[in-house]
Amino acid sequence: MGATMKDIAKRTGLGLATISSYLNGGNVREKNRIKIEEAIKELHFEVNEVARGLKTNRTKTIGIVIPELNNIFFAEIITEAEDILRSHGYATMICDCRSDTEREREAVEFLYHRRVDGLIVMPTGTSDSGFHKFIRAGKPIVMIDRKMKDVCCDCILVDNEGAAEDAVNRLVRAGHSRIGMIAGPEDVYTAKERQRGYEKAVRDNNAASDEGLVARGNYTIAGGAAAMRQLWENNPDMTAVFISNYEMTVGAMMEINDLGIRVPDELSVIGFDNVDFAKASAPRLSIVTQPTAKIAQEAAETLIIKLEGKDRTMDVDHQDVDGERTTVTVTLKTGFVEGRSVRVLNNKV
Amino acid sequence: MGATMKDIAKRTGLGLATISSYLNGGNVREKNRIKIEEAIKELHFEVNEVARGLKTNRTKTIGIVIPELNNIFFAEIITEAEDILRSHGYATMICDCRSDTEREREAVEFLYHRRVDGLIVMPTGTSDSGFHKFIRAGKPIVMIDRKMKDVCCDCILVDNEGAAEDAVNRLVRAGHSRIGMIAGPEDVYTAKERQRGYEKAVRDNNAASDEGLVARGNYTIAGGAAAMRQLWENNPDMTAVFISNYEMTVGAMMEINDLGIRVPDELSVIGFDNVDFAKASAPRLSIVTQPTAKIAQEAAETLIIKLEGKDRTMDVDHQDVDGERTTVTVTLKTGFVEGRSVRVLNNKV
DNA sequence: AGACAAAACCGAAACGTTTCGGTTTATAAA
DNA sequence: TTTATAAACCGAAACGTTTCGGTTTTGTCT
Repeated sequence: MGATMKDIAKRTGLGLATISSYLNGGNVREKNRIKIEEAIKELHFEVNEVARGLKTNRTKTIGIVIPELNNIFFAEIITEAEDILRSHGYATMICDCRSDTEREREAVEFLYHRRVDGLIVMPTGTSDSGFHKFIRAGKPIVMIDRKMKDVCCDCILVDNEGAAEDAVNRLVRAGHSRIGMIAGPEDVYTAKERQRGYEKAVRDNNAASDEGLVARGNYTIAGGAAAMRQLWENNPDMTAVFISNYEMTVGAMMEINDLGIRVPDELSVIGFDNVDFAKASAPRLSIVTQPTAKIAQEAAETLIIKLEGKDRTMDVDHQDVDGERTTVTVTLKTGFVEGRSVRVLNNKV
Repeated sequence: MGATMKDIAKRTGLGLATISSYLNGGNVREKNRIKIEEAIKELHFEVNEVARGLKTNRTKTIGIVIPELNNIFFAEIITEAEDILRSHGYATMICDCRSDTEREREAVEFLYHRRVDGLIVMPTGTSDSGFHKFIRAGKPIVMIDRKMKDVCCDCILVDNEGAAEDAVNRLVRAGHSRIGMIAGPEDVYTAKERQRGYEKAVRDNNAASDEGLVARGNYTIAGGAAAMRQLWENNPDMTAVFISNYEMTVGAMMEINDLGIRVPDELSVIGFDNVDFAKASAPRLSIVTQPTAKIAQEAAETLIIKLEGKDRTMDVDHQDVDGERTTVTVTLKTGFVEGRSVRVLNNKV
């Protein structure tokens, strides 16, 4: 069907190698360049990336493994990452593993078979899901939101603990001392970190540290709503609450409205993620924000540098010790968007 | 690095063709089967899908082009589609074109270069974004949410007009006659359909059909909030509102709370999509739901049948006229989840 | 014009599969 | 045991690129 390099070599009377050279940015005499370009246009030639991939052993494809695609936090990261990668000529294969460890393993295996050049992972499982295969093959991995000690790769983290701590500190500074938290699932890394941040802030400020002040949602809207209700019913003296992800924030806000709780008069609230929602909320919600675009950018670029840099190792002799993989861990700061959902109980601020 | 078929041929003393046969489910003598399997395990052989793709001219990869990844409706469809496709051995390349026609064109071009076997598209643009190339190459396309007359492909549609009409009819039956609508962007196909449904129902029921009763959001949270406020301020006698997508539903609900409007006492509301949100809402929202899983399933399976069926054309001689492409258009019914957000003003119901 | 270096060009071999015809081996019937 | 038939097996030639080593052309300086 489609024309091949051979066809345009024949058409132009030039050699195969010359066409290849032209296609890869090599030098070609002016008049030949014109001939080639004409032939390409006439025959509708398009380079076969599959054949190229076989020969060069690089598919220009990178795999992304995520826990949930229909979670706005992950979706935002992927949107951005895909954009950047594509602008560098990389295709993206996305695998949603539905927060299931076994599916994660399968996805990694699947992508390995497809010979992707590298991996961006937001790990669900706690153990190596076949990442070692990539490492062994010299294919770079970038992990987001979690570090695994036994996997040697770059990591893009967010200071979850600090973010939670900061949020609680703000509540304390505003004069609150009985502060509730809607926490995420126990087996999710970021959820644990955020809880740790809450606990640290509570401890450091000698605020109330009731068991009952922490309710566990499961990172879903319904979970957040249920947790909010539980918190409200069990803690009549609670004056503020920190909610540790977006979905639960939506749920909690719904429940707050349902219960007729006035924010911030009766209850101060700090939520998580999604500025759009916070702004559209009434009153405007104060929230912790994650730098999703920055995370994606950092991840994509780290990967690309590793990938393209490897070529340079062959051209110029590189200062790196051969085989030595130097990895980088970036921890990004979270942001805070001030709304009107926190009541100031004192005048310290 | 990795072992090839040649290696395991050598190791087992068998021929290349036999190994290939084994790998593709052909028959092999028992003792040879064992030898092969041992060799595969020992040498950690994994078939190179890229080479296979070159030879068979099928990449077992399908491209998905969507307007926005961080839109829960699209995200749900993709999650499901990716799942099904992967379970059939197909990888998925996703391109988010950010509702931009030009980017859509680029994405289609990009995927064509990557030699994907087929395409699932939720078109943004109104014109052919390079789909004809796929058609000409005999590669199937499935379109979601929109039909394009000049592109010959399968379509999975949702009865948007009927959904909107039904929603408004419900409001009418409950005794409402001044019914507002928060509509989507004028240049989005589904938005127009939903508006048409609203208008039809209004007309058929002799309900009020003020210009001012239709406010245009732009399918975003903030847009929905603004539209809600506008509607409320301009229509003091409006008793019900129909909101035509999820993001705007969230926005409108926020604004409703902000304005202190009591639902359903002062205003009846019917929203769109996302059952989770509707359930977590207070009061529980009545919403139109779209069968996202079904859409995805229909799209993925239609594509797979086209893809695998093509093989059969070569094996068995098929009844289809050669080159004749028979396409199918499926229109799926929407659902409705009853909440407590519609007030009954009469006793007809 | 002749000599020389640099730039441009070339064909063939490889990448790891599938597939085509043809050959060997096993199985069953005579 | 022979013979017929089917099932397994085999090597070589593709698929469309890149790359290697070597050859030709071009341009520059005497």
